[in-house]
Amino acid sequence: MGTTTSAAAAPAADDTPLADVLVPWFRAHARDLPWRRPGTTPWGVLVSEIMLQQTPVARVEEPWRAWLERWPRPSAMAAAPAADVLRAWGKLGYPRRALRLHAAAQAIAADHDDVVPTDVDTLESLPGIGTYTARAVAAFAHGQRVPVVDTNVRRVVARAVHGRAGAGPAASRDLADVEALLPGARVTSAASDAADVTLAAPLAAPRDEDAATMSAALMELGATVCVARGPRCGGCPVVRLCAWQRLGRPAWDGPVPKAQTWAGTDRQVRGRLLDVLRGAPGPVTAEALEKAWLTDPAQRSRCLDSLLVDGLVEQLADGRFALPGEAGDVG
DNA sequence: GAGGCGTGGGG
DNA sequence: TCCCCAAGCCT
Repeated sequence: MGTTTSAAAAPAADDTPLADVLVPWFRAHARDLPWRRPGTTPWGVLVSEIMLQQTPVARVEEPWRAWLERWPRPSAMAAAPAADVLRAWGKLGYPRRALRLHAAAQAIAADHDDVVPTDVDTLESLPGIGTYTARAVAAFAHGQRVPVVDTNVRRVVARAVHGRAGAGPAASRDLADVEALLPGARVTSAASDAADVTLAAPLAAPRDEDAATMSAALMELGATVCVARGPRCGGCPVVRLCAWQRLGRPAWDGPVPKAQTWAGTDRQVRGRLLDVLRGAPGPVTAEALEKAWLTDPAQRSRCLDSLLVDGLVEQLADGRFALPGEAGDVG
């Protein structure tokens, strides 16, 4: 855990902290997303973060509104059958997220008085909430000063700070990188021995909220300006501070990630099978599912098994298949 | 740590 | 049409 003064860091053309530019830029240019509006509950923030995992913003907005209207509190969703949850999830993709959100809602209702936890570690212990989502909720819902690192933030930091064309694989170092960019670095209770931290602390510490805004700003910049393909550097508020820019925008030299496959994969088959279940008013026969994938019966069978294992599908005593909880407790 | 897991929009 | 994704998580 050395305090490496990165040799790769290019000399700064401007000493202005990124946050001093990015936070005002965000306040002026942030997209008006529903979960960012005043009055959004921590539960609403949590639901949005789960939905946004690997799903574009544009497809999340309407389902999110409907979701919060139908289940305004964790306990409301917790009481719903999983089948209702999966249908409400619709075609957002990765339906296991819906199941995990369901389980998280039940845990929050049962163990946390129906209140979304504020503590990062507690949040991370909930189903479907990992490193990113736990910190996003802590920062955006509760205003805590914690680094929030997603793929956008890693790309922005890789370029602006490290001068690389893109972010490599996620690394444990990422959190510390972003922590260093947050306004208001403070002496923590555990840092009483670190004199350099004291020296680095500004006289007037910004509020924790400013740190959360900085994280949101980093994400926004990565999502709208510093995008993966074709970054709009001409419209970038921090182009003057960008190490990648300063180095002449060197090309990516690391390993090229393997393209994700799709056609004919188990994922496609699972999606097709689940779509049949979602679209049906109740349990369906094995024959109905067979028709959903005629190309390869063995693959269809394997995928149906995996859906059963994942708890996304149930088989009834009469042999039919249904979304979990759909047939009621008695069957 | 690599691989698996949905979906529909855009270049 | 085909290819590439888009605010991760879990095993």
